[in-house]
Amino acid sequence: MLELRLVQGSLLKKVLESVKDLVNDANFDCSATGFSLQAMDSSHVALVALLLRSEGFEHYRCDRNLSMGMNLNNMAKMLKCAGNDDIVTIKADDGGDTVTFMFESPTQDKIADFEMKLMDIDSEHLGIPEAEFQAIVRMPSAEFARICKDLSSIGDTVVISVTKEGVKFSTRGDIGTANIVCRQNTTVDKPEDATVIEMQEPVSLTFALRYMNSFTKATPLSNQVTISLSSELPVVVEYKVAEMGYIRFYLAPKLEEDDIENQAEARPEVNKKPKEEPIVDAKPISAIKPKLEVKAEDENKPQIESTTAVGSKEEIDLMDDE
Amino acid sequence: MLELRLVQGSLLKKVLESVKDLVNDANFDCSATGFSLQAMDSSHVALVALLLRSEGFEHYRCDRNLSMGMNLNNMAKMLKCAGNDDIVTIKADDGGDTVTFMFESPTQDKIADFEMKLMDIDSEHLGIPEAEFQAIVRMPSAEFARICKDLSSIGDTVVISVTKEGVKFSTRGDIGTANIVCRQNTTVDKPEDATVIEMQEPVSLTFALRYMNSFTKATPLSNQVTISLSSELPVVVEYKVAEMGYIRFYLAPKLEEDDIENQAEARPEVNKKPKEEPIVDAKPISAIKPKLEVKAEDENKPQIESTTAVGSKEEIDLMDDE
DNA sequence: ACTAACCTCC
DNA sequence: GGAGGTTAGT
Repeated sequence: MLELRLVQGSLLKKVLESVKDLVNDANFDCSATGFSLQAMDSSHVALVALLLRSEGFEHYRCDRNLSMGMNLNNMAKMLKCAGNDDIVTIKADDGGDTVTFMFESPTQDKIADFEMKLMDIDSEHLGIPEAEFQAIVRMPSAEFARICKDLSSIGDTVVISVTKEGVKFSTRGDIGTANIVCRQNTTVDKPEDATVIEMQEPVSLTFALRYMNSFTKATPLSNQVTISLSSELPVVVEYKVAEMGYIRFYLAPKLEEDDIENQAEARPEVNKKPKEEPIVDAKPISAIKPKLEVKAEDENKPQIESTTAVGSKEEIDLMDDE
Repeated sequence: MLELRLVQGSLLKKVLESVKDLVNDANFDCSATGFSLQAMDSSHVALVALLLRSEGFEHYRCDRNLSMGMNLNNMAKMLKCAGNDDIVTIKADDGGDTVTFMFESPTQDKIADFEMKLMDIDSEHLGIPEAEFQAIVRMPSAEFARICKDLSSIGDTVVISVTKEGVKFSTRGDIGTANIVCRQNTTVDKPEDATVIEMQEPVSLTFALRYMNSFTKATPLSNQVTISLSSELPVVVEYKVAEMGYIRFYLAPKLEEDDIENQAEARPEVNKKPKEEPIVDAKPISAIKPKLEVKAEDENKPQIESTTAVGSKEEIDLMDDE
């Protein structure tokens, strides 16, 4: 038996709006820790990790760990039927093959329930490294979204370069080039307008703007976004979900042209563009995971027991960090 | 060396949004007088003339007159990347084949630079007559836009008739007819709501709504629009650009059906529609230009020295009038 | 040619 | 705040 009551139902609506374009089907994992999801995008290039901690729910009952496969588009359709002020309750029976979403209007005048069939989904639970980053940029999420949108009208990829002075977003396309520099700025009226750069070492990485623009669909969730960068590692674009957790997007950097040229393969084309780097194929996240084993605090936390895929020790990292 | 700093960058954004649908490629002419553009639309039926006077810029440096050929769509794409409050600087080197747009956020936290390749464009600089008009209508630009949009759902052409009582916009289509009369009205709370009619002589002219609707893309630039009419002359639809100049659209009237019937050519078709009157082909503006030579005040103003086309005396009229 | 985002009107 | 239209992008 599962029953999760979320007073701020709009959070779940926003979460789904931000994920449904990237991922078609995914398993929601439910344990005493919280309600979480981890999935690769359909082209296996990007990865999404969501965590909504149990403490964020008004009522959280999860008798037995459950992994519920859902079509996110359909789930989003149902959640769209909830008012923004509605209280949302997610219900499922342990044995059942359906999930029920209940929407209560704030005045209790309207109560709706939507039942959705669950699906069997092969979960590709990956261990996600809790890495040290060379640079972490925190900036207003709307500004980041605007930059990604603007640059994608000029080019397909963005080079994100962090130095002490600030973070630079650059692109190049047929019609010209573009560079946008954001300086660190902590002396702002509202803290959500701050741009903070924590840099251990300068770093410069290239990413596909198409995915960045998908990630920024999560902008309504938080005023701030955190971009964590390290050479060779996937970038982490994180939006906090108020009082509850986070949604994180991972994207492997494209190889710089230099790197491609250094590769042994004979490639006859000249002026070849940097190629997409699928996270799983070229640089599986598990392969670049630092030698970080289960932390002590994990011991007394329940593990995910997936109904469709058995979780390994590694998989727990996703839920227990932070 | 060219460096034009425009504090209200949104003006340039709006200017490009209003021109890019009409004209694909055009030369921007830069002289001590200001930053200007004159171009025919792609089908050579309408003409756009833009002037942003140097005094309107916070900083205006133009060592040598320059004519810069730009793809207006690409330029618009780049300007879209500027925030509405951004300060826009246009930079170009005298010999160079690129132009750079710099956008500074009001707080200086974000600085963007966009570089764009220039093009070689055959400029068809036409002399534009400084005509006397039989009627000049000044009215709220939004109202004019609304009328053109509404009428174009009924018919393809609009007959604009000015009498002492007011201005009438009429159309006729398969589904019926429409007449919209706006009376002169100067007793309004806000001056921008006024409708003012200066009429020497009643006039009635027919225009293609398709172009009128293109012109009204400039509506965001000004609360008021001025429509200047004379028989046989192209209409001038003018929007002032605050503190800086204007954007003017010229469109030759269609021949009335009567006129067509009076023409010698044997045309077998019955119910023939009024034909498009290209400004250059049927009624070249130079041909209908009143015998108005260069005015005295022109003498001490610098002339445009185009790098791709040498300007004639006539061409200067565009920039020096008003 | 279709879809999605934006903007305006109701 | 919702709906519809328009426009831009795929």
